[in-house]
Amino acid sequence: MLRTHTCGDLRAAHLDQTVTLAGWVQNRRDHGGIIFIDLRDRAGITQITFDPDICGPAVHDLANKLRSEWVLQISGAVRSRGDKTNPNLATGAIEVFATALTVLNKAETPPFEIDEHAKVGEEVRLKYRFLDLRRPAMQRNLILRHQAVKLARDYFDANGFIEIETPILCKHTPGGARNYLVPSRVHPGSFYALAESPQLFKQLLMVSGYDRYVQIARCFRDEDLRQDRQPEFTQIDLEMSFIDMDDIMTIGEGLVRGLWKKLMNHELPPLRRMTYAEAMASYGSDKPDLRFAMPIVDLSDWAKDCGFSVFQSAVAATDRPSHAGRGVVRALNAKGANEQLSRRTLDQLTEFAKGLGAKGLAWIKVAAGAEGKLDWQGPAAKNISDAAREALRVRLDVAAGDVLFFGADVEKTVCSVLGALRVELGVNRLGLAKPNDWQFLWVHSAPLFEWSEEAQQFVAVHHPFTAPYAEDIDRIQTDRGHVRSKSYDMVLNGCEIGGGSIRIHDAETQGKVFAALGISAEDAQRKFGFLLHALSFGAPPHGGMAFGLDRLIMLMAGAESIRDVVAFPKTQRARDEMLDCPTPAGDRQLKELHLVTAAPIQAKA
RNA sequence: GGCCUGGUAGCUCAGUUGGUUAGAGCGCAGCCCUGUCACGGCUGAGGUCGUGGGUUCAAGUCCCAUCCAGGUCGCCA
Repeated sequence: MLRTHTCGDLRAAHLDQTVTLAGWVQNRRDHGGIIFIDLRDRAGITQITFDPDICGPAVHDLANKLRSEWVLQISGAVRSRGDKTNPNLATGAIEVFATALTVLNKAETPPFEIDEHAKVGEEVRLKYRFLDLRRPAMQRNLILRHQAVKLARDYFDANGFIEIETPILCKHTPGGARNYLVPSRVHPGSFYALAESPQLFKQLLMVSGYDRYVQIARCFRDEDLRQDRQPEFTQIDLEMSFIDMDDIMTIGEGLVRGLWKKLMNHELPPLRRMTYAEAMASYGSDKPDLRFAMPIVDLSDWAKDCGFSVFQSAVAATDRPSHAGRGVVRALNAKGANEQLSRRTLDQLTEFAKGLGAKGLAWIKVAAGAEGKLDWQGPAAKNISDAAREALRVRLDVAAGDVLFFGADVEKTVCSVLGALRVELGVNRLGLAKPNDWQFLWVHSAPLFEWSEEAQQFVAVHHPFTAPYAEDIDRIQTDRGHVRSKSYDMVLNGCEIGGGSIRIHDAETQGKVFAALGISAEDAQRKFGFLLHALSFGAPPHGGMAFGLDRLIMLMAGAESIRDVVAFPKTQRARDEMLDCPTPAGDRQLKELHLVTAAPIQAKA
C-alpha cells in the first residue's frame, strides 16, 4: 500500500500519528515560505503543510514545483489546526505536516479545473471524461448508483429472486424500438440484434420455472437521444410467476421504499394508485407530476351553451370516426398566477401549445373588479355569458388573481396540450414543484390497444404480450379501444421510472391479441414462434416490470440528465467524444462480415 | 427528419447601429509573499471569432450553406 489513510479519514483522533497519504494536487497556496497543498482522493481532501523548518529545504524545493493534478505520496505527522479549523472540510480540524514527498506522477495542465465551482460545457467534459469523473459531484453520482444497485440486489435476493443473465446478442423483434444490428461473420447476410430489453427471455424463464427472476440488464435502442435517453441504458428487470398486478406493485414499491429510506433518508408513504383513465382526464398525462395540484377539469357540457363559438363548435362536431376521440373543452386554473404571467408570457405559452398541436390557447386572466366582482380579461372572456362565467367560477374555483387556460379540440389533443401546459406552468413558470418532494404513484390499467393514425389500425400500447383484464377479453372483438390491460407504470415527479404488466400466458388469448393487432397466425409463428411454442408447454401465470435505473439515479442525485449518472455516455448524436466513436470499418472487417457500405466514407478532419 | 438555443483565449463568458489594435474573470508562466484554505500582490504569454461561401470600402457582428453541442417534437411496442 502506498498510503496508510485516505484523504478523507483523518480527524482530531489521529493527532500526532505519522501517516502516509496519496492523491492528486487539488490546490496549492504558496506563501513563499510555508506552502499548503490540498491533496484529493475520492474520499476527500486533506491539507498538507510544507513548513521549511520541518520538512527541510529539499522537500520544500520540490513542493515549490508542484502543480495541479500531480499525483503525490506524502508522509508526515497529523497536527491540530487549532483555531484555524476549516469548517468546509471533513478533515478541517487537522493538517499533515509533510516530512517526505514523492511525486508519483506529473500531469499536464487540465483543460478545466477539477472542482465543484468550475462551470464547464458538456462537450469538453465528455471529451475529457476521465477528468470530469474526478470531480466530486460525478464521483458522488457514480457511488450513489453503486449503492442503489447493491441495495437492489440485496432486496431482490432477500425476496427470493434469482439473478440470471440473458443474451445481449439476440434476434430482431418487429415493432418497438429500432434495433442495433450486429452482422454475423459465420452466417453471411444475417444479423443479430442487440437486446432492446430482456422481455422475451424473462418470460421464457418463467416457463422454465425460475419463478422470480431479476437482472441489472443493459438494453440497447437505436432511437434519437434525449436528456433521459441513451442508446444503451440499464434496467432493473424483474419477472414473477403465480402473481397478479398487486403483487408486482408491492415488490416494486418495496424497492423504492428501501432506496429512499437508506440512500435518501426519506420514508415513503404507500404509493398512490390511479387508473390511466383518471390520470389522462385529470392531468392530461400518463405520468402526472403530483408535486402540485392544478387539475384539469372537463367543461364539455358547460361549453355547449357558454356563448363562445370556438368552444361550442369544438364539442358539437359529431362526424368524426370514433377512434379519433370526441371533441372536448377542458381547462385548468393557475391559481394566483396573474402577476407572474405577463401578456408576453401568455403569448409564449400560446406558441408552446401550438407546438404541441393546439390550434390556439384560450386564456382568461381574472382580476378583482369593482364592487367585489371579478374582472374577466382576455380574448375568450368577452364572449362568455354571465351565467356561464358564474358556472366557471364554481367549477374551476376561480378567485381574483387566477389565470384560466382552455383546451378545445379532440380529446387526445386537449390532453396532451393541457397536460404539457400544466407541467410547463407548475414546474418551469410558477415554480410550484419544490425540491426534495417525492411524489410517487402507480398509473395502472392503460388501454391494451390504441388507434394509430400512421398505421391506420390498432397497435399495442405496451407490447403484444400484455394481458387484458379477463372481463374485457370479449371487447377485443367488439370495442377494441376500451380493452383495459393489466399494466402499471411507476411515476415519480412526472417522470416514468418503471413499468410493466401481467403477461398473456395462454396461446388462445395471445392469438386473439395478435389477430387484433393485424398479426396473422403465420406472422406470429415466424416472429414469435419460440414464445408461442414455449407458452404451449405449461406456462405459469406471470408478469413483471422494469425500472429505468439511469432515470432513477438521476432523480435521486438531482442530476439534470442521465449523462451525469452514466460513467461514459454518448452525445445527442450517439457519439462518444472521448473515443471518437463510431468509426468506419476497415475493408478487411467489412469483407469478413460480408458487408459493403453505401455511405460515402467521411474524410476525417 | 422538424423547431429552438448556443459555438469568440485552456475554461466560463462579454463584444453596442457593420468601423481603429477583439475584452473580462478564472486558469497558465515568471517574480514576490511563513497560516492560507476558490490565499494575496506585480508582470506576462495566450485568438483560424466552429467551417465554407456571399454582401460590403469594411464582417466576430448581416445573408446562405454546413458541422458540432444542448433542449424539444416526431420516434422510444
